[in-house]
Amino acid sequence: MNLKQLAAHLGLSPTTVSRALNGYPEVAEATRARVAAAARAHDYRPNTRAKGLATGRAMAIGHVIPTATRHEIVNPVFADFIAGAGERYAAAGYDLLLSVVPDGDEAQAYRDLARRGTVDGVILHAPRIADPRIPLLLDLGLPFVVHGRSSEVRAPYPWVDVNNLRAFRRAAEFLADLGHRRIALVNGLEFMDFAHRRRRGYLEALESRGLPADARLMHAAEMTETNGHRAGRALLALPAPPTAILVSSIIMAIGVRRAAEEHGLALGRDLSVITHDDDLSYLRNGEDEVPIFTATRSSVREAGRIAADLLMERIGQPGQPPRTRLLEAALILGLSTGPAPRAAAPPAPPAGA
Amino acid sequence: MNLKQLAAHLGLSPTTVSRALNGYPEVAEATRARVAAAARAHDYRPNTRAKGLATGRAMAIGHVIPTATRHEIVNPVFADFIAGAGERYAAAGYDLLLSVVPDGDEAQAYRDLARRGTVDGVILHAPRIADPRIPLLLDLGLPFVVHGRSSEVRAPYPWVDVNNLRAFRRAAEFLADLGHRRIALVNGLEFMDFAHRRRRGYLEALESRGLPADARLMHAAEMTETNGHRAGRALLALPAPPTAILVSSIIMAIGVRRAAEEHGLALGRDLSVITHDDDLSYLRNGEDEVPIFTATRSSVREAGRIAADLLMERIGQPGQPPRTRLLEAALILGLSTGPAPRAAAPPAPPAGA
DNA sequence: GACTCGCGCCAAAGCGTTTTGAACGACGCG
DNA sequence: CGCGTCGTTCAAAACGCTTTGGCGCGAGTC
Repeated sequence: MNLKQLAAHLGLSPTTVSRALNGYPEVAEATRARVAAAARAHDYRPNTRAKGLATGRAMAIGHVIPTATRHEIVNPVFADFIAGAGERYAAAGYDLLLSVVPDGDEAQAYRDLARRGTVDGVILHAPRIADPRIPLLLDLGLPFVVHGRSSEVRAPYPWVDVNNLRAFRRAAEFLADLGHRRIALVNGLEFMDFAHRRRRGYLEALESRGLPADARLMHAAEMTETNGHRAGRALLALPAPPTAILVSSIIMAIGVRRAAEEHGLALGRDLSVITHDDDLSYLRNGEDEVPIFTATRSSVREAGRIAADLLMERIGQPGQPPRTRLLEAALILGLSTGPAPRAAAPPAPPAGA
Repeated sequence: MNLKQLAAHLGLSPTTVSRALNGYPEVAEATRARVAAAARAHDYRPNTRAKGLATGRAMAIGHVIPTATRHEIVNPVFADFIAGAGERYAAAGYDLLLSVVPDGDEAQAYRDLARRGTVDGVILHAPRIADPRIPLLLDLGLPFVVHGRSSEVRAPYPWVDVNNLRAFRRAAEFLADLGHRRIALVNGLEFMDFAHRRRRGYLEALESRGLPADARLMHAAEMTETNGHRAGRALLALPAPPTAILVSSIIMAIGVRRAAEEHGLALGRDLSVITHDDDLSYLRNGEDEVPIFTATRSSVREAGRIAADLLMERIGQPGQPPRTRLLEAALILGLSTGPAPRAAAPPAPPAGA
């Protein structure tokens, strides 16, 4: 059942039916009611493509998610971010278009979405330092919002990000204040902007507490359980192992915990761990109990909601100066941190290791 | 740059340009080359909506993913499944449309997609026993493929599923053969079809090995780490705790492991655990080492690829009898299983507990 | 040399909407 | 009573593409 048929059925012109359904004022209330009833009875919905062609709007938002072909990793936070964003899209009548592309083909994917007019805007995921996709999107004139930020990009652009630097600085300082002197960092890949900022926060904290930065205490890898385990194992096998570890994701932290257990270390007593916690729905850290991990927490689902709102606003009013939104992560206390152990302190060399 | 402009620029009619780009034979090779070059030079891509309107095909596949509003859970396997499917869509020129809807509004979402003509077909996720969405989709005439199956649905429909029953039966029998007499099940919610089948497999195994079914050894809940931990803790607190646990997801298994550690039990020695393993990219179980968990493994990403292929084939040739595909899970040996411990055997009552 | 045929191209219709511009009564006002 | 106004409706154009149904022209055939 299309508009013309519905109109014919009602003995009206397509124009009137269209206006009646779209809430235009110049249609009599009686007619509008009659049209609405008929539309409901026939379960009529305007054809997306025809409507889009006529209005020039796709009523769809694109998300391009890269799947690194080599490692085949799909970032688990996408699911929750997209759930948050999708919620808002649905409420506003937007569809969500997902483009799964191999790493590297992303520029092409954005160009394609823009030129084909498939979407009205996109969310840019997982920005890197000096991410070339940002100038590309600015150039294409396709409205977008970045989930995260990209250091070294000069032009202003809209983004939603967690204050990663401050979160990790606070976490590391907290550990230092508990007496930890050897604090390790198990980070995501550091060409990713968030990881870069977290490292800076970590380093700033070390400096502010007068602790030396030790390259052997810093690991960076894709944020899988396996990599968390590897890093944890390597750290604990050091001659002077850390007494505290700062971890970039809860999935990595689970790997670190596994390594600790293999070494017979109890979290919170023998080894302190603070992890970043994206508040993933299937991996809650302390739902109605004390959190297992002390963590810097920031809901990625909420970030999705905010990014979606920002983008739809931007689509509605282009030309406005780009808005940004910096979210603060909460530092929540769990069972995985405690004062630095005294007993196990290694024979302290006079001038620090 | 649209088709008309490109045609004008070339001094050709839109018809010829369209045919040249779409590979129709009735255009001279020289012309075709000239058109292709101009299209490339101007980075021309046909407008999706216009093309769709003209052809009657959306060139898009829908995935409706429910977000249970109460628990706000997003199943983590979606990400990997969609990565697999999306890969195939991209190769075939299809877009992927994601509908995030609150649990319960799904029927409406499907009806909407069908009526608006937004997609050419859909993948049905997370089917339940006697899932009403299947008759609905059959009724709507919208091509679809189910990821999983739905017991008690009579009509034939296309699906891709893992042989959950056999996988769990094999796993439970394997545990029994290791001497375990008290084998627990930590399952997903059992109105979900896959969980229902896994339970049946588990029960069949118990029966085949002459073991009693004990309701206290069976848990079912949403597959989160927290719920895995809860179930594990409850099981291990029993007067006659199980010596082996069969778990429905690796995330739950991580929770079970945490409970075991709290009880001072070593996996593979004091307690055996077998988990189902969807081979998630960020949660690999034994990438290049011996797997941590003994597991029934089946790649959900591969399932996504297969489902996508099946659906696109179905869209291309409707009316064909529905094809189905049953995948077998591998039983892979890891470090979490071993013979039933003898020492800790409880004082055996004469006639079995 | 007329006729057929096929190659290469084109004009125009059509896809299902929205939107522009106008028509048509009815009504109020001078 | 004539004119402008308002409220309601409509016909037709437009969106950017595909596709139908020719059309012209040169080559081949008799």
